[in-house]
Amino acid sequence: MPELPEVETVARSLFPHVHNCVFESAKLLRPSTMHPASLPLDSLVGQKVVDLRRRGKLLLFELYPAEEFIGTAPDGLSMIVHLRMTGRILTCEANTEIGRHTRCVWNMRKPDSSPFQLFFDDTRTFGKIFIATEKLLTGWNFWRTLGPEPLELDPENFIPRLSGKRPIKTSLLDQSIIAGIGNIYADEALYASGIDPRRPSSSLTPDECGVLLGEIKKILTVAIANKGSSIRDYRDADGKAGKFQESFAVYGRGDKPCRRCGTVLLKARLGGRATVFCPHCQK
DNA sequence: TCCTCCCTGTTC
DNA sequence: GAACAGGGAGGA
Repeated sequence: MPELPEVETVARSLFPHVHNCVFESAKLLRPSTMHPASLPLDSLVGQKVVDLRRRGKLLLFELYPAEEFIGTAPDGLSMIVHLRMTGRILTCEANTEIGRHTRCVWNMRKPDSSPFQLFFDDTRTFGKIFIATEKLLTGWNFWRTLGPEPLELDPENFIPRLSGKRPIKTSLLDQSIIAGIGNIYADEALYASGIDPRRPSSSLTPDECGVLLGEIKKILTVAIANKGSSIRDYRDADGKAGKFQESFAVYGRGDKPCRRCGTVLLKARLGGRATVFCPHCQK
């Protein structure tokens, strides 16, 4: 399930395929894939991809009208894609047959005029596409309240964000506190920090907050270097799996022995999510 | 602030 | 054939 490192990997691997390419047409196979506030899919026609980046777990295509559309097509559009659990963006040859889980197909033209397609495949249909003007984006509550990027965050700004009484694990999953962390990296970072995921966020000392932020950065950085974790469906834009999942210390290892001390790892449910931790190493 | 729902494939 | 996976919206 794509979290920050996986989305970063998708953005990096996809960008060379779409940079300066123009949307010619699009086909929506499942209407609920569009975010309710999105502009219609057709508004992409004539838009060129000038940049592709990640913000939290969101993929952000920055668009500008292609030369022949300047003055007629809107300026300042972006397309945000949230892959959620099972979303994938695949580059395909023109006229590729749609698959069972294809939700959207974009027909594109490269700078040399050759055609190709982008497929948005999403088995569990939780993924969303949001085509937005600047104004629509700022009106989107999730975007407006999205927390800071963990890799750009410093302890002085992290500590006050953990003032709530909720379990620390729940706070890490809250995208308005810190952006891009999901269930896997929350559990792994808490294990690496030796912090019990059930502890109230506000009970962490400033030192512990600093350790936690350091471990979050370390784990995300290593995961990005490993091109993410491939659990079940996740692949990058070239269809390649990541390999960070081979390094998991706790995620998916409930009832197994802790790699550090041998204690049986406990399972709990926090914020509605499966949580695994070591009762001996995490205090 | 917590719970339920959305959705489908995989595993038990 | 039920349990489970889970991010975020929306309601209690």
